[in-house]
Amino acid sequence: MDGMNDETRWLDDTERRAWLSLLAVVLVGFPELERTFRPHGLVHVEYGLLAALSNEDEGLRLSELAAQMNMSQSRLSHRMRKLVDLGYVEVTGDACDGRVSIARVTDAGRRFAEQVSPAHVADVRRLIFDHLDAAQTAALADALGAVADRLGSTCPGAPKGPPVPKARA
Amino acid sequence: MDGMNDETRWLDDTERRAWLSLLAVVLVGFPELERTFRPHGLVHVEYGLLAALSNEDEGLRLSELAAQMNMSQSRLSHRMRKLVDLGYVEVTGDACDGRVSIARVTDAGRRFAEQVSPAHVADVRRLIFDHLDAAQTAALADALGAVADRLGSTCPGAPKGPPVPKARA
DNA sequence: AGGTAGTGCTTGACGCTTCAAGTACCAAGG
DNA sequence: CCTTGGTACTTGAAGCGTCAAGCACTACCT
Repeated sequence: MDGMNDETRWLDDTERRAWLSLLAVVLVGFPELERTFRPHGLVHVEYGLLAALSNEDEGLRLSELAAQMNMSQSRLSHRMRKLVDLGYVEVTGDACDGRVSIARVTDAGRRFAEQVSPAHVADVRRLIFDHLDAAQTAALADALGAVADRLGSTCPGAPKGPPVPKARA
Repeated sequence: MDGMNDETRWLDDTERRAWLSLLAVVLVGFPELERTFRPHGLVHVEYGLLAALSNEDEGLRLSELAAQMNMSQSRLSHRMRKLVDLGYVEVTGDACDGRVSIARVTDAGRRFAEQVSPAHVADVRRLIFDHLDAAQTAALADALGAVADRLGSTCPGAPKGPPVPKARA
């Protein structure tokens, strides 16, 4: 059982440092981001939805929204129910195709997103960019961008556009 | 409401690309990592616990384990209950201090961790490092390491040690 | 001793994500 | 028409993480 595959290429020191640091940033940093939204009764991904919809005055098909946000449709559906109940978004059926629904942000939703975005950007800076100089930031964008671009198989609707074109922060 | 604070420093293009890419990697990549463990009835963080304990033949205080893994004690407690029920770890009270508990990995737990670790490393490579050259990997380790080191206030028990000294992958 | 504070860990409730089904609708072929 | 298949979305159950309390034990103070 031990010798089933000795050809495994373990991580070298640099890779291990990168991986463990990523885990640490995610495990510690992301929960901290949530703390900014919790007092308002929302979670980070819901803010992301409001921000994405704020850039789409025509509204957005739910499936397209899910693709943009890298969410499953099920997950999106659960979050949308809450955002609709809160009055932050409206969903209307499409006239042409009875299956599709179009989501639009309401004024209240747009107002909310604009209200909390400064605090959110400040959090992201405090968490990440305050600790990096310009060269490190550029290198981080380069490396993570390369990785993110290769995940692309999750975005079937937009094979040629930039991977994550919208969103304020 | 809009002019409450116009001094907000928004993210520039590079920072936004870094941030959105990080979100994409986490939102898409991490759930994919989980899929390797799910068939075995475990989640990634539980594998991490087994890996961490596998390096500590003397056993480890639960609070120290929690600090090493960047987990809350509550979260650790919930995961440990499951790992104990599965027979992968044992927890014994400490003789000197009746409050502390010492966790040790069992033979079954060690065997399990060794059995799945090749697949896990392969996942991490497929997700991250296969898309990066040596320079990008080094830059990623440098940038994320800088960020992770600054989160340190979460590790009160080890102010001078390396931030994440152990763990196989 | 006895009381008070503090540490180490556990528990229960609640919200979120996932997975597997399920509903509603469109589109082709008989 | 009406079935078959596929698309867009929703629902319910199960598991995980978080928060706020709670329990057990230790340490200090008088």
